[in-house]
Amino acid sequence: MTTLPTGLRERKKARTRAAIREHAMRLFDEQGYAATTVDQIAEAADISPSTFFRYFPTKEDVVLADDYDPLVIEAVRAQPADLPPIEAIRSALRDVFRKVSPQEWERERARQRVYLAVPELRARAMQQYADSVDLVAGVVAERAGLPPDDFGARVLAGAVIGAALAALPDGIASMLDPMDLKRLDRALELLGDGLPLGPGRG
Amino acid sequence: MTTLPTGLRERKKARTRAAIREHAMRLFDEQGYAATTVDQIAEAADISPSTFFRYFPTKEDVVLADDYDPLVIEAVRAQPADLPPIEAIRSALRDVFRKVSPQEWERERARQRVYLAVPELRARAMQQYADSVDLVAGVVAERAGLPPDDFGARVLAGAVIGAALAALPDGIASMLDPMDLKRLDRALELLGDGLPLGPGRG
DNA sequence: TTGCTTTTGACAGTTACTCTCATTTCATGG
DNA sequence: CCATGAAATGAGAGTAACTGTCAAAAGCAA
Repeated sequence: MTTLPTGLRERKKARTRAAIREHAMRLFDEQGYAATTVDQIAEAADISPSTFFRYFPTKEDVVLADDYDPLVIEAVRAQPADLPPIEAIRSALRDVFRKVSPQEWERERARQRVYLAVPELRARAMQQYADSVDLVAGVVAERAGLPPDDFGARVLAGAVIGAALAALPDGIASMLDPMDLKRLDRALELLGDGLPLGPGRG
Repeated sequence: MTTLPTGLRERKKARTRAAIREHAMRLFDEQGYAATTVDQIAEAADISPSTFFRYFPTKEDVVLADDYDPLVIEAVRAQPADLPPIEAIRSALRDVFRKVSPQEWERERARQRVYLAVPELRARAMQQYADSVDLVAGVVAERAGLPPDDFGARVLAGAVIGAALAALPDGIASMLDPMDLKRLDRALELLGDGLPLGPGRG
């Protein structure tokens, strides 16, 4: 029988992981991403370089920690069942946004700064968005009583993520900016209305 | 005065570039992407490793050569002006697809094989798709007589690319497969119809 | 304490990529 | 055809992100 993970060991691991992330982000902010070596991070976090790679498979992974997808999915599930899918997603996004603490908010801003400057990170983030299409498609299908791999649900999810990315020039990560949240909301409204063009429509 | 680039030098450069790409793709196919070193490619193409990096900034860039975006944009421009934007894109995609030679077709298939296997490459390809949103948004705005940075056009473009990516599990690169072209077409049809869910609609 | 497992550190090795500098190769005006 | 300048190449040294191995140390159970 394996015992539940609740000992001193687990606590230490969590603390080490957090320390690595904190020091890394600080150094990235101070010196830039490329100029910061893994050795420097390891030294700042008081671990050996080997240990760094045991916690994060690559240097990039320190920055990539998308904790928000599950929250959004949960929020979509919580929306009234009769709401059309795109409206449900809009409403869910607003709900999640309201729940973010100023503290988390600032940490996200820091991540954004790094993202914006480093093309490789943007590329990997993009890949994550593509992966999140599956999540959105799943919950959309679930609400509509369709099989989880329904083609129409996938296309809808893809359109939602695509519209969102296009509306936020800096990627969905920038969603936490209230102004960008407004643009995102407007983009989904357009999508729900069949993507009309031009200034018309009071 | 600078002279037009048409001498022996340019021809040689083009040939070297092509040679690198050819040998690289062959080696990737034979041994896998990660197992193929830049030194091996250089040796196969009969150049020095230094020269490799003068032609391609990174090893990834050898695989990433998206020559199709401009073709699609041109084809969209050639569509009748009264076609609604999504219909114009659908029609343009069909036109471009018809023009691809079996030879190019096979080369694309080879690229796909490498893509599928290598996550880093998928990530970078994704980034290219994001970049191509700008292109699509531009031509859509142009056809509608809107400013090139029109928000609605951007959202529409994002939704189109997003829907396309979601419809083709292997990315837009797999578009050259006729079956996938059909799925892509169906996805855009759904998008044009306002993203309805369920089997309804004869 | 005595064993067992997990985590860690030290170290060596590979490879992508950068920089510098001397040499060669092409272009051109006389 | 030759001299001069510009561009392309090759050689080599250096950096840094990873990988793998192995022995020491730290938490865990009896």
